[in-house]
Amino acid sequence: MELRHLRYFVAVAEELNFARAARRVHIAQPSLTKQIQQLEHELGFPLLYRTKKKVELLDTGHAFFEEALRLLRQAENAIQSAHRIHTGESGRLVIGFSQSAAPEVLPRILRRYHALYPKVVVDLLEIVSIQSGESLMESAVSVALVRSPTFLSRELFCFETIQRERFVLALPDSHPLAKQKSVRIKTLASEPLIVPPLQPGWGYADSLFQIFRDYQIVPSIAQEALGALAVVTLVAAGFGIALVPASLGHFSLPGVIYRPIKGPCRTSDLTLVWRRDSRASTVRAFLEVVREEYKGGSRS
Amino acid sequence: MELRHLRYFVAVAEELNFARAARRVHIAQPSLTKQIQQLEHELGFPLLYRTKKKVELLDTGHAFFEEALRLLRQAENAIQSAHRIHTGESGRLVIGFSQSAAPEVLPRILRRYHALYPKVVVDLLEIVSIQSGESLMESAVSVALVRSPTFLSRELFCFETIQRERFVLALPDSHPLAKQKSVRIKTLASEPLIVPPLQPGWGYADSLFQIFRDYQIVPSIAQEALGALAVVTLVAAGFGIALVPASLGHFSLPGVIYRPIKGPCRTSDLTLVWRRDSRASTVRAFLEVVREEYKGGSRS
DNA sequence: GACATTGATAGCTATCAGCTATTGTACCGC
DNA sequence: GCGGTACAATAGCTGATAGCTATCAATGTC
Repeated sequence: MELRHLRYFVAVAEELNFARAARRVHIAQPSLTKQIQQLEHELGFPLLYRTKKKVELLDTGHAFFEEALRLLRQAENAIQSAHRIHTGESGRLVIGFSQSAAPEVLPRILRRYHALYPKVVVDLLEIVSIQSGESLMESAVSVALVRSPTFLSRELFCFETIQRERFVLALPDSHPLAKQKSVRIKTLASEPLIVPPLQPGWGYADSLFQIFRDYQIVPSIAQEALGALAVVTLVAAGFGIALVPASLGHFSLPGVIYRPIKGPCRTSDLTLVWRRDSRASTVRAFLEVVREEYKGGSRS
Repeated sequence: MELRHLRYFVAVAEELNFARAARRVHIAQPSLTKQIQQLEHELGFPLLYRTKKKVELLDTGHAFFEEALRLLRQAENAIQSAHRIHTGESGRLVIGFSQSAAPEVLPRILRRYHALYPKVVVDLLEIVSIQSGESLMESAVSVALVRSPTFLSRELFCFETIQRERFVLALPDSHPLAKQKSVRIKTLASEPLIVPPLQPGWGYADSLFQIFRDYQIVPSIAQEALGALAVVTLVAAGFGIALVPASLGHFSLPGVIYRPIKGPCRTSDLTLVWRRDSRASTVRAFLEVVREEYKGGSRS
């Protein structure tokens, strides 16, 4: 049995007339007759009751007709749904991200993406460390938004910087430096700093420690905090001050103010990462969206 | 696209190896390659990612694989369910009946039928008059159990008597005749009788009035009652006595006793009726069941 | 009774599903 | 590096069959 038989049978069942049905499916009447006979023969029981002059459906025919219709609709459906996945219109997209991308960048991109591809199920997965990041990136995560992911192999992954961000100083509003409009890096040498855990090649801490090296400062670390949010929270609690990517300034915690850096300073780069072998259309479509939103990122 | 393509694709998707998949669907590997290419070409997008050495499913392939499996299962299903209907195993059966068949015959038959064909939905439809009976028999009802349905055309319907039943006398236990073990018809000449509405060629009243004609008695009709149940109920209420088919004796109402008829007397025949053009397998199966239950009915 | 309309049959043809043989790559063991 | 093996794709052939035209046989219709 082939879909052809179902298509033909549906036509006959609806027209109850071989000649008209044949015209409808664009074949000659005898061909149709033969195909229906063949179908009935294969099933082993008749579907139609024919007299000269008229055709009617048997009980079996009625039942089979309903089923055939459903089947044909579903076949159409199968093609359509696969097609939507091909165009990236629907499917599943798992986005890995580090907290520092969460407040500003992610919502912006997701809003745009969801508007274009409302049928894609988006899962967000926070990446907190190199250890988890490495394994996640190799399996679960289809695309990630992270900072300085240099620990990832350039063989397996593609990278695209989408935003170069200046650092800003987060400090309690009661702090003496809060009076200055902008602050020099050198000034920070003696200040108690709050930093995320230092893991070379991962997160904005990577850029942070390069800055201190550039200025030949040995920072005095007051506290390590897991995640960008925790860093800012500790600043609010008065444990010290912190250098964070500018976009984190969107977290306006009470008692915390942000000050720009005076003088030259490395940026923290937000990077889009995806597996080089990824052929998922949702990923392709997501990349397009991000590029559109952040025109002029640099690929590598 | 044909079911063939789906069958082949499922094999490839499960084996992830053309040669093995080809063996599984009993064709040569190049044929399979060609069919899959053809499928992808028709869809307009690829389903598989092939390297020399290995094959894997794309996102589209995953989705299409699921759909294809469902489709194939459903195709199988469609055949099976039509087949069940063909064998009479499932489907719908509308049984028309007159009340006098209800107490004894119907339950017996239905019990047996339902045991054999549990998947058939049985609808019971009471037929109360010639007017409704005629229209119902021509459309809604697939088979009927009635008495003396001589109003129905012998052109359109088939008849089969399944049970010849003697009449019995239903009378209040306080009635003088209740003292006799059996009663002569002649005795009834002066008694107030309760009868169903007399419609020639319909129901046991038809036989009833032939009996009176045979004995040349003009009965004194106390009351007409719609339906056999109502007749017996009126007897219990003391409105008179009634001649009813023996099987109605199964209604043992308080205050009503049944007495056999002494002497020769016509029977009331329970008749199975179905449309001559009926090709429904549920009907065929039902007829078989009835014949098995009441061996030796006479066909016409 | 001529004519139109129905589905089935007969016989031809062209398409294409499936075949065998072969090619072109990748990977493996030595 | 070099035969050996495993894989998918290609080339070219063949047979089955989907679909064709012409026709038949039966049944209405005017």
